[in-house]
Formats: sequence, C-alpha cells, structure tokens
Amino acid sequence: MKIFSPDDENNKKLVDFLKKLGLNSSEIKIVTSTEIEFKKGENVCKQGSFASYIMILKEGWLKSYIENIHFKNTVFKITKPFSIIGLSCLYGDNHYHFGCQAIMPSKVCLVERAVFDNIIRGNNKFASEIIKMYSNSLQNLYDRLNSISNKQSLSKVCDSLIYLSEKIFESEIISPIITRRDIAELSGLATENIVRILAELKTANAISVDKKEITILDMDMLKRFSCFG
Amino acid sequence: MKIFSPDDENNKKLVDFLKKLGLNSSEIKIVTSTEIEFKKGENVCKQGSFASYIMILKEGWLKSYIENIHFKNTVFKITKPFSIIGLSCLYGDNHYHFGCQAIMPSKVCLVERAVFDNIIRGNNKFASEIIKMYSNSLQNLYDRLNSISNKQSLSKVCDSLIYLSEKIFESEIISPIITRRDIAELSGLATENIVRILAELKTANAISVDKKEITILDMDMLKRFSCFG
DNA sequence: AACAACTATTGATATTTATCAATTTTACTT
DNA sequence: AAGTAAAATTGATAAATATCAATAGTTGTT
Repeated sequence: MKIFSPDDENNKKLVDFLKKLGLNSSEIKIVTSTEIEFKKGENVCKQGSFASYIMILKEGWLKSYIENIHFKNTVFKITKPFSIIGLSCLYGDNHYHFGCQAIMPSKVCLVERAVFDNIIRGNNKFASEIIKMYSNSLQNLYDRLNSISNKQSLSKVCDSLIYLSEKIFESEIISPIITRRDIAELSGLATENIVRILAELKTANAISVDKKEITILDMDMLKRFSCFG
Repeated sequence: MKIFSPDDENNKKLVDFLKKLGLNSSEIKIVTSTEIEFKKGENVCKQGSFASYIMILKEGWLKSYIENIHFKNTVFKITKPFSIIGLSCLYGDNHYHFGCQAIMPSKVCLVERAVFDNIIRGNNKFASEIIKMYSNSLQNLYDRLNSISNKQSLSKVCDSLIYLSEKIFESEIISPIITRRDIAELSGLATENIVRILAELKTANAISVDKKEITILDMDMLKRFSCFG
C-alpha cells in the first residue's frame, strides 16, 4: 500500500486544478515540469525585469505589488496555492509590470511564455478558463483601485480586511502570516496608521486581535465603514 | 462613382479593425448590428448595473472610471475609436465594476455577452487577440495603480499627461476635449490642484497651455518628474 | 539561550492635499 | 446673440495622512 507524503497530496491537488482548467495529461506534464522553491521574503519576479515565465503557485503564499521609488510597495493581490501569476505578461511589452514576493516558503511551477501560449492556442477550453482569470484579475484591480484612490484610511483598511477574509482565507480569521506592513501595502497607507486603525476597530468590537492573528467579529460593521468612504 | 460620407469612411475603418482581429464577414455583421448613439456626458454603462453587453467604440471618445460615494470618480482609461469596452465583464459576477461616459458624441456597437463569448469559443485567432487586449488592460491598470497609489501630485499629473500624449492622442498635443476635471480624475486629485500644477509645469516650460489645449514641450522633464515620485 | 534583525506600537509634528468661497472665463442652448 | 450652466482659476483654510523618533515585542539563527 502506497503512503502519500504531504508533497504527493499537493501534487494531486495541483493536477486536479489543472485538469479542471481543461489540460490533458501531457499538457499537465509540460506545465509542471519545472518547479522552483522560494524562501520567505524571496522575489518570485522583479518589476521591470524581462517576463520569461508564466507561474503556477503550487505551495505557499505570495504577494504581488507595484514598487515605487522609495521602496513603498502597493500590494494588489495575495496569491494562494493553485493560482496562475503573470498572465498580464503573456502578450504586450515583455516586462513584468509588478513585483511578486513569497510571504511564506513557496513552490512555483515556471512555464515558458511561448509554451503557455501554444497550449492556449491549441486548447479552447483552457483558453476560455484563462479568459475567466483575466476577467477576475481585472475586476480585482478595479476594486483595489476603488479602495486605494477614493477612500479614507478607515475604509481602506476595512476593504483590505474584507478582501483577506472573503477572497483569500475564506474565513473570519486572517492568518498571522499577514503582517501589519502587508495590510499597509494592501491599503496604500503607512504601517503606523494600520496599527492605529486596527486598535480603533478593536475598540469598536469589529475585530479581535491576538498577536498577529486578526479575527473579524462584525463583518457588517466593516462593510458599513467600507461603504461610508 | 460612389461618394463616401464620413460615416461610410468610419464603417470601413471599423470593419478593417474587426478583420484584423480575425473576424469573418458574418461575425462582423453580428457584432456591428446594434449601434447606439450617446451624447456628450451620457452614461454608456453604469457601475454596478447588470453587464449585458460588450461594447465596441465606433466613433467618439469615452472615459471609464470608478465611482465613489461622493461623486468623485477615478478615471482609469480614455477610450478612442476602435476599442472594445467591458471585457472584464465577459465572465465573473455579471455586473459592471466601473462606469463609462461619453466625453464627446459617440457611437457604440453593443454585442450581447453570450454572442461575444460564442465567437471567442469558435475563433482561435480572435480569442488570442482578445487575450492580448486583456493583457494590455491589466498592464494599463498596474500603471495607473502605480501612479495613483504611490506618488505625489506633481508626478501624478505628469503621468496623466504622458498617458494622454503617448497612449491616447499619440501626439504632443493633448486635445481640448480633455477637461481639467478629466485630468483631475485621471490623477486622483482635486481639480483645483490640477490648475495649480499645470501652471507650475507651464512656468517650468514643460508644457504650454492655450485655453484647454495642452502641448507637451519637454517630455523628458515630465518623465523625470514622474520618476521622482 | 543569546543575539540580531525585523515588526509592532505610541506620541508628536510636518506635509500634503482637499475643501471652501469667490470670481472669471468658456461652452451650450434656444 | 443673449442668457444660463458648466468649467477654470485663485487664495485662504482645514483635514488627513505621512514622517520621525523612541521603545517594546517577536522571530529566526547560531
């Protein structure tokens, strides 16, 4: 009887994910053939560098962000396993318009752009699934832009917490792998402000905080604050 | 001998555009069958409303924006003829995540989502062209997010002017159809600040201003200001 | 277990940008 | 062409957020 290691388990889930996208066995073999490990804090891709690969996150957690000159990043996406990163680079000017960093030890499959493109061209079901991902990415960016460009700090922080809870962790508990600085970068604010606003939200009983773990107690309140602007 | 009206001329250009995307005559007939006119200032689509159509701009100019509660918009795209609007709604939650308004009298072809989707599924070349558009849209949004979230007002305005000149009008002259308020919304700032910053840029000889028409005199200077943060 | 490096927290202050008000200019409608 | 509505402009002020500084706590490494 075969005993599965956690890694086997993970391989299985990755294959399931790719099957659902419409890839056949040989295509799956191709896109999973190159696997790279990243330590926490390591760059998965660097903004401005040549975009050679489309990436599939197999294990771990990443954050994608826009860098500015003074090392202040704007995070627009947290990525969890079984997601594709870098679709925006499939065509266009050949350079990454964003940076991506591992916030936990991670494993990423690298697929050469041309290879990925070939599969899309030869597989309608897959192409259509990829288009769905593009739609979602755009919608997410509109939401982020909405939050970051128009709102005041309290609403921005609420948006970030709602995003993390509903879209990323799918739980009222926001994992302690997310730092105050991550929330700051997601919200487009300074870390010091996040601390103050989290304290306010705690006082209002909207959240509870246990060290770095944040639990959302009153999602409705967060949504009211978010809408208030 | 047949005499072409400006409208015929325009029809011809639209057909050329669609041919280049890989559509055949019958597909072109389908996507151009419903044409709607919009007056200046009219809403082409309303943020939050049900997304029934993909739109092709045949004539005129549009701005796409995120609305916030207090009627302060953030414009993320100016659209010129022969562009497709609303691709982010092709799949996903069925609602427009942005609003779109005519800034000049405009003609727009409406294509039902399901019809558009069908064509994509049956036409690989077209699907691949659409994916290119998604890539570009994402890249544009990353650039906008970069500008709006990280930078100070002078840099933001420079980014907007560079965007308008290089990407939209493809000329050092920014057409007077763009108002101070449009630039404010593109930059995520108040109109009053735009006026002041344009005056500064004029004093620095980076631009000249003739009523509402702005001419870029020193693109390098704008780019330096943009990078400075 | 001790050290170093990073992360979080708090208070005080500075800077930036929005807002408000008043006026002038331009564009649109009939 | 007149009259009205919208846009642009300028100055003064208020509000929001970043920055700086100093300390405390946490995490990872050897």
